[in-house]
Amino acid sequence: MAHPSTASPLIYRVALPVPLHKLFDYLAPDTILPCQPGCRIEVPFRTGSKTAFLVEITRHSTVATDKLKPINRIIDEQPLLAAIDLQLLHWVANYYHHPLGEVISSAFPVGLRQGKTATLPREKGYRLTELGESTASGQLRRTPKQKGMLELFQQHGPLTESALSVWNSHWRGGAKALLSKQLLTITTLEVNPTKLPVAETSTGDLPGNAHQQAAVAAVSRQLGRFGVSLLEGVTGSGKTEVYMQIIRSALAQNMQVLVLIPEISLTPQLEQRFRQRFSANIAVSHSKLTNPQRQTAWLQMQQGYGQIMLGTRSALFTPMKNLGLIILDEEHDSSYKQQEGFRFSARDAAIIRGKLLNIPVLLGSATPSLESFYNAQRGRYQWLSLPERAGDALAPQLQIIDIRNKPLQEGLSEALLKEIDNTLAKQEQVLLFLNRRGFAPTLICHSCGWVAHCPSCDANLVIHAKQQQLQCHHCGKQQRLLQQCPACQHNALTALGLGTERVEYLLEQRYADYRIVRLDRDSTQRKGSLQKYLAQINLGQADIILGTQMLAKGHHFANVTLVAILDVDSGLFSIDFRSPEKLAQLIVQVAGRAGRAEKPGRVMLQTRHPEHPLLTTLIQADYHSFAKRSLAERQQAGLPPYSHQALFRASATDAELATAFLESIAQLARQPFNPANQILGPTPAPMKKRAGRYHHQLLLQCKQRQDLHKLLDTLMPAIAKFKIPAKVRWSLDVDPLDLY
DNA sequence: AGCACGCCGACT
DNA sequence: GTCGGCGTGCTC
Repeated sequence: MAHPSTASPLIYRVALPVPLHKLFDYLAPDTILPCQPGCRIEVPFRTGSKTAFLVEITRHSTVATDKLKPINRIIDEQPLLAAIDLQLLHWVANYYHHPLGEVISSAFPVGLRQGKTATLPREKGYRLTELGESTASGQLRRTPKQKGMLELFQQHGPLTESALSVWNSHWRGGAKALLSKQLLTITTLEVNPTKLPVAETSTGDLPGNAHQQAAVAAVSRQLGRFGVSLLEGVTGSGKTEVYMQIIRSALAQNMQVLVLIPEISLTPQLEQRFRQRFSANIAVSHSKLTNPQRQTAWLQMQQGYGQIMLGTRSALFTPMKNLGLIILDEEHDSSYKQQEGFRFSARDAAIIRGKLLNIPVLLGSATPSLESFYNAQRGRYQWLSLPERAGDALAPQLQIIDIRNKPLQEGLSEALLKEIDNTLAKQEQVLLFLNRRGFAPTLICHSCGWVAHCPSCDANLVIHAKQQQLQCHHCGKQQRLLQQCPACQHNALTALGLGTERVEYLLEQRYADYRIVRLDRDSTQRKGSLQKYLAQINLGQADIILGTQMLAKGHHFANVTLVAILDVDSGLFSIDFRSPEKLAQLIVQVAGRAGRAEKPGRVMLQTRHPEHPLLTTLIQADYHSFAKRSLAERQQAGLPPYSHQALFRASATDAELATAFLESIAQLARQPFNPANQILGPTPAPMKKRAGRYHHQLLLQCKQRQDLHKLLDTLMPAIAKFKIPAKVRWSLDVDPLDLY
């Protein structure tokens, strides 16, 4: 028996959506209410009130009791997050050093963050009349559709329109007939309050080849226990079919399934295939939906009515009653990493969710990331592969254009121009890649050497000729294009380097009779314009397509028979250690998306390093060999298979303060580690100015995961002792290999 | 992050 | 006189 009268007061420890790395204590109400961790409560905060998330109920607080405020009200009687969901969010907040309140808040749809009640919207539906209840279905044997529907209602009770659509897309005729016979009546219901049994697949599974069958069996066998599988399959090898058969196994065991994809543009086609295949309740979640739509999807999964959730990275944290399988398609895709604010990797967090729930996680890709490849290689992940279909003529040719000592016209070699001429003459399309938007990346003075720098950052300003502007691609700052050097006053400013606009100018002159489409962030700013251009291209209303990375994803160009990557070398020799891997992924992706079986596309690579081993491996063999070789080379050089890095960020109103803070961290980092030479960094990054604050960052790379841990263990207490001025704030990102 | 408080310059 | 600029500090 507890003694509430003598004990210290009951305290709710809550997480608030504020960027503070701490929890707040409030006095719990006197009444004994069934409020558990995972519930939302409304609390007074400073002058106003906020929606808080209860994470702990305790009797001890480090805050003086007289400073504690009582809560305003309890919003949820039943927790919306289960203990296991909170555990995942705790892990994520801790691992990515982001405030728990903001992490939890991001797991909720907007309405629920603001404290709205968590009820599914009501929807039009049908229920049986008294006559319908008592009518034997046998009386309708002449009209089997109506008979089936009557039986459905007699078995399951009232059903909403959307539930009926899941049951059978042609339900309306039957309902109309039953209404006129006064067996049914119209009513309003919560969305899908009835759980329909998952019907048999409407179209049966395709038999699949031996590799597909093996992959399906390998993951299906794992249902009910944790394990990560890497499904390596080139475009067209039938990955989706494998997913669907595994999903069917999971649904048959009454499990919910989470399917993550990197981009919204890939949802419709996958959703359509799922709907054709499964007579199940499929919830879709991504940022193009309205808030109420997302909330409905969220609640359906949370309450267990939804069976499959298809969504982008933000869907990962949707709580689920009975999640049994996570599939993450295109696992190498960088869109899985949230780069702003709450930085996290949905792929890594998905693996942790799988681990916590003890369920399998399936990663799929034609071009796996090197870290996943490495994990499969060392047996940590189950390696499943789907080789190309035998006799498939689609395998495109990769070809090198050696541009050493060759004259270039705005980055295009004579050999390539000739290829373009030939292709256009055959009325086929040409695709050119250059991963740099704008006219030229540098404005330099030919007279004194002055270079245009961003006044807020450290980065060079990029010339945008169409808008007659200089733009900073780092912080977005824009200014008018200068005509005269501000340093020496000479009219000798020159554009240095190459961007898509500059190539477009050349193409417009040389191919004046042809239709040229440039696709980059500048030309597709208006909503839907990318879709418009893509449609034009596929209708044959464009001859030359010139674009950046954004062309590589999702779309197939059947009449493109020549693809050229203009600047392969910047991919091979960039400071970013992921750059060669990204280049290889790009090449493989576009190669798989150009041309068609009888007219395969050719991919030309302009390079000054035709003998580069990574390039030759990719050309002579495939991405798999490329990945294997990349890892082997790192090993030979005594490097780890992958880098481990920590990113410190300071944000301050005073530029010097932010810099001084990061410099002292850099010094601290060097001290214990330099003798062993284990720190590869620190790498300074340019300073940005946003909203009156200076943002500065410092990257530390470690050769070994354990060194990163050691480093952080040393740094954290030291940083705490710094007594960082309130106006400097910092956060940390880790990008490790060993998640668990 | 917000939001209040406060301490200085340019307007009715 | 006081309106409002943003620099500073706090939130159970």
